[in-house]
Amino acid sequence: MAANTPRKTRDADATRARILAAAKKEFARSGLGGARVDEIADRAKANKRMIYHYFGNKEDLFRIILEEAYTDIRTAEQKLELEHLPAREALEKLIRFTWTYYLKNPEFITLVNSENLHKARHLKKSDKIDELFRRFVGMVGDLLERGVAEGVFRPGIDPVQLNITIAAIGYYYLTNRFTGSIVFKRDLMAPEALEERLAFNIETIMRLVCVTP
Amino acid sequence: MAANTPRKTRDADATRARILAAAKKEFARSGLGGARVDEIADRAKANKRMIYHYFGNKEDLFRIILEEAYTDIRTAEQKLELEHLPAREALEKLIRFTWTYYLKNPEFITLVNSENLHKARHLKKSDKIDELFRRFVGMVGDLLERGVAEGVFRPGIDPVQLNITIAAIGYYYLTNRFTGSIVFKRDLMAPEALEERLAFNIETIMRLVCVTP
DNA sequence: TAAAGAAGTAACTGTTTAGTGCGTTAATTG
DNA sequence: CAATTAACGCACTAAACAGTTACTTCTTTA
Repeated sequence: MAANTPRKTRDADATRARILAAAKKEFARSGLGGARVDEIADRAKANKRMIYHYFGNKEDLFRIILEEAYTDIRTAEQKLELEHLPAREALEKLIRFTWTYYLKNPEFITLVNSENLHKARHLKKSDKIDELFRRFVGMVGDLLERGVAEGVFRPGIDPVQLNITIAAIGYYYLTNRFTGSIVFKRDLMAPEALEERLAFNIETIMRLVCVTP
Repeated sequence: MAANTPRKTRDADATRARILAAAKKEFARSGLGGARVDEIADRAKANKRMIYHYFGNKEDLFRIILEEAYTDIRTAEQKLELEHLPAREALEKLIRFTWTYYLKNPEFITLVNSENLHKARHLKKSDKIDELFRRFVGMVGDLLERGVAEGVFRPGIDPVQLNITIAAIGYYYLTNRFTGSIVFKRDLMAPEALEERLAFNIETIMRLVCVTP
């Protein structure tokens, strides 16, 4: 079993990164309460002691994972550069992005769910989050204003309510995909079903925001 | 401490009921993984042994609680008698009901979240659920058809997609109220905020479904 | 190259947890 | 009212769990 990868015998950064990746998976899979530190150590191929050495304890580790998750989605959003598109196109791009992000990053949803089960007590301790979201709400607010100026959006729409709604119609569908597939007797995760839902969501938001549908 | 209530020393039904109520609270508060059987016994003022006697084990207890929760919301929905109202009024009534039910029964949301974290493995075992949801989807389907006949609704709307959307815009707001209140820097649970959200949700659905907003 | 410090490990501790064995007490019925 | 049945409770177990102690091994640098 001679490894051809020249893996270092000791590499703090790599070990930290492996622990973070493993913890994200485990927290997403089982929630904060159900996640097992031993399991994280195994997945990360690290000794459990290292987790406590680098991250203090289980709760702190969860907080760091959560901060990373929020930073990741908001960073990706910034890269959309919606300000360079006509308002309607920009809005549709945002809806598509939100949906696709949730779809490709199901851990994000589970982590947020878990944090809300715990009444956001980890997020309260975080100071990185403020700036992140100020910019995000600003972005959607600017987009709405621009749309009104272009004559394509209705005036008076609250950017926070719109944000919540765009997130909701994707997030709910995906987070409840298991019970949903049973009670509605269709595979909500089939490719055609996913396409259909995205189209429905775009229609929902466009009818809500635009002056002429 | 002479009790004036003539409480029976032995009452199987009452004990069962206390256990179910306590379990619902505990599962809602901490999820399936975080819930503690000892805690349920304490809250129910019952001996832990009774839980295993009446319900088998923790997972079976969870399944029963979940079935009860779904039965409760679907039963309440049937009582709305939407078929006796003009389509637009009926739709608005359904939106208001959904919102108010989630608001008054936050355990429902947490239980469903927990079940989805576990990939709906308890619901899969349940046979009570089928009939419950067939009637529900039928109800909304009939409502949509009637609205089209009345000339107030657009044709071709999928009742399942509409159902999901009505649920989503209320459910997401409420399940994520803790993180939401932090990142948006407003108290999402303030009475004015709740009213505002309900109004926004009604507008969202009406614009989606109606021919003339 | 020696010393210091950082990376890594195995085995352990004290506690919590779901689940039980077995006895006791109250209600029911022949 | 005796005997059976059902409700209830104490005290335990075996496993799982977060977190730690005490140690070894590798890397860096004065």
